[in-house]
Amino acid sequence: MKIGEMAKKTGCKVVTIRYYEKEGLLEKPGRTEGNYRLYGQDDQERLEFILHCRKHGMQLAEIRKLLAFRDRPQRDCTWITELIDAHIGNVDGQIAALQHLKKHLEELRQRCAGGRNGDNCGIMQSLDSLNACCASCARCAPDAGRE
Amino acid sequence: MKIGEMAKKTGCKVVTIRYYEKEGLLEKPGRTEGNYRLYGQDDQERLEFILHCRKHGMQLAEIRKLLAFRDRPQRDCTWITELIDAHIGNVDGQIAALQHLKKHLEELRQRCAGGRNGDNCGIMQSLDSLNACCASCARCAPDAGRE
DNA sequence: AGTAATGTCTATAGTAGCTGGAGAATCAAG
DNA sequence: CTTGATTCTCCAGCTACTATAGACATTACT
Repeated sequence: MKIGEMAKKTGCKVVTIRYYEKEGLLEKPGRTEGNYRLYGQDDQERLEFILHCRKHGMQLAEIRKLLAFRDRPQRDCTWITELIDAHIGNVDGQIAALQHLKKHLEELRQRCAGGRNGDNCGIMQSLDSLNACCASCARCAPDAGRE
Repeated sequence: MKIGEMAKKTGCKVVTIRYYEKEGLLEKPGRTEGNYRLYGQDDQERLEFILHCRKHGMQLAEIRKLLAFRDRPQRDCTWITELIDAHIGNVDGQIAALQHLKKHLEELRQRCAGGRNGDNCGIMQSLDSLNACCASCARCAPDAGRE
């Protein structure tokens, strides 16, 4: 199949397929007489593997490792478990950071009930001083005592 | 003060300060005879405003708008509330996506109890087929029926 | 057979928000 | 006077793509 067909089958954009090839995640495929890329079932499966990993938020570097393993599986695959665990920890951290951020944003939001004048907009004042919000928050301002 | 001192006071890296200047968020400061940047209290406060906004996950483009307003406050600041609201919605979406991702990762993690052989590593198999995990999940594979 | 529309090719540059390095100049301390 | 720290400018790189331009190939329709 040509690149467009594989793109349609996998839901991946044509440019992204070419990008993955350039990055060495996909092998250089054969070509038609007219220099069009020609893919087979294997290529499609490899691409789907990549897309599944991406769906799980993995980085291309991680996927590269997994692909190498996939190409030549070895006895020990505990590192994969570790990789996934590290990845989960990563995601956990991101969630925590975002939830914390949301709390601050909601506090900030409270400071403006809407329709205020610009001169004494509570939001702007908060962003200026940050004292009501972050100064007292160890996570945001571990060095708050200095200010 | 010179750039290094302001960096230390604000916890912002020197290169980042120069970057903000290049991006027009900070004004071009005066210079010493030896061409070193010289900052005052105003500059520090402006930088802190920027850093506070960044801490709230705002993009530089948004901060640019807020800075323009800060420079010349107008009657109506309802758009700021809207901006914050949109921002909160954004953060909410990110959290939801990450929590969903985490669920999948944990399912994936279950497939390998550790110490398995590479040939039949459950994680790799899942990433290959994705059938146990995502195919049945409307959020991940809205087109799952096609496969 | 001609033509128009679509698909594909390569190459390059841009996105966000910085980070890092090279090589030169300046400055403070001993 | 020398050493080391700081600063300067400029340019390249990071992630994972996306967008654009200009040319060639293929397909569909008349």
